[in-house]
Amino acid sequence: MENMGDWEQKNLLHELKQGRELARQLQGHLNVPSSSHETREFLVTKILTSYEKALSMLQWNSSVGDQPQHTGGAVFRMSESPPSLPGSPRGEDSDPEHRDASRKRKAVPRWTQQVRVSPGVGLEVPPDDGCSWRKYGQKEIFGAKYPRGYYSCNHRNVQGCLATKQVQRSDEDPTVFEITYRGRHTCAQASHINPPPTSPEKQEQNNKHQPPQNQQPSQDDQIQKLLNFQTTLKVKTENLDTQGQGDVAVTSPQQDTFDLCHLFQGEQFDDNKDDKIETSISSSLITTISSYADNLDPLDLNEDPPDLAKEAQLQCYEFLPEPIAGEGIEKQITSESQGMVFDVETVEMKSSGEKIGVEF
DNA sequence: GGCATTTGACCAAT
DNA sequence: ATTGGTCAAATGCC
Repeated sequence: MENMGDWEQKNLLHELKQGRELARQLQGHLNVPSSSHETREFLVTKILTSYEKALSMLQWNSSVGDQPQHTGGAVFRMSESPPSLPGSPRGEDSDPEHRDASRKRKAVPRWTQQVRVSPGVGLEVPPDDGCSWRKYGQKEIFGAKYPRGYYSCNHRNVQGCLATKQVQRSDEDPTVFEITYRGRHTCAQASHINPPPTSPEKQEQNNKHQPPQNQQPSQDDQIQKLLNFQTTLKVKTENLDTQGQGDVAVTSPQQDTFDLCHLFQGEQFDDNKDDKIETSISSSLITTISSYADNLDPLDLNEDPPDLAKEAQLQCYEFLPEPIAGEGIEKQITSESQGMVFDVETVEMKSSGEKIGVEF
């Protein structure tokens, strides 16, 4: 971001603020039952266009600059750990080949996901994420109620895949597993599993022994995902408005994502309620966009990006979508995956504790 | 017997 | 000095 010129900064800010303004307009329309579907659609399209431009600026800036870890500013770093940033290189990293790399902590890409499992079902077993892992350690963590499990890719020996993950149950909510992935899969299964965030590209340059895998999605891919979100995302529910709670599920063509299947188990659908949920999803999108624009001020553009993930987790935005009056929805951004602005968020129904995931 | 998991020890990072 | 990550021997299960 440091290499972004004033002109680009202003343009970026302009696009983001315009997106926020449009989002607010859309929010207003959502609270007016008589508002036409076309109007909402139009505003959504405008919002997406605005954010596509903003994303393009960020991506272009990072591609011409020499600090790709700042791609997307705070956004792409959301869940990554500061020690892995190349801004603070350690001596050993400058000469990795002359050290025993077996036990030192590696400067590998790292990101976190939170996965909730159904209470009472598989509580003792970390959720399956589609990859095959081998447990190689477990440790009591200071201050944590539950031990942390250490897993490495099953193909570590055969294919030299160095991907690892750590699984820790949340102290507050034992049904939630916090899974920290470290390193990318370089094995065969890498082709069909969820890739990590995009920002670690630079870090991989410091780990030349790891062949680059899972190239980050192209900008076109990301834009297409944004478009897909609005055009194909469908949420179904049951009894949401009559009983104040219900099972909620999301269906989306991006089913390769990690945890939707864990979040939605045993749903029942009612095709007649689509409009209501579409409205609530739009509302959450608006809130997300607004919060993003709020957080990205000129100061942020001149400094190291803040850890928006933590901030976002601390900030819960409440809203009451008109069609679901009385049903508070609390949303919380919990994870970043595909290098998008906010790739995955969950929306929790306050009354039932049910969480849904929304990817865009 | 082969494989996965457990667990204590070692060592890096802070 | 303390904490966290990994290794590898021990153990358990099929």
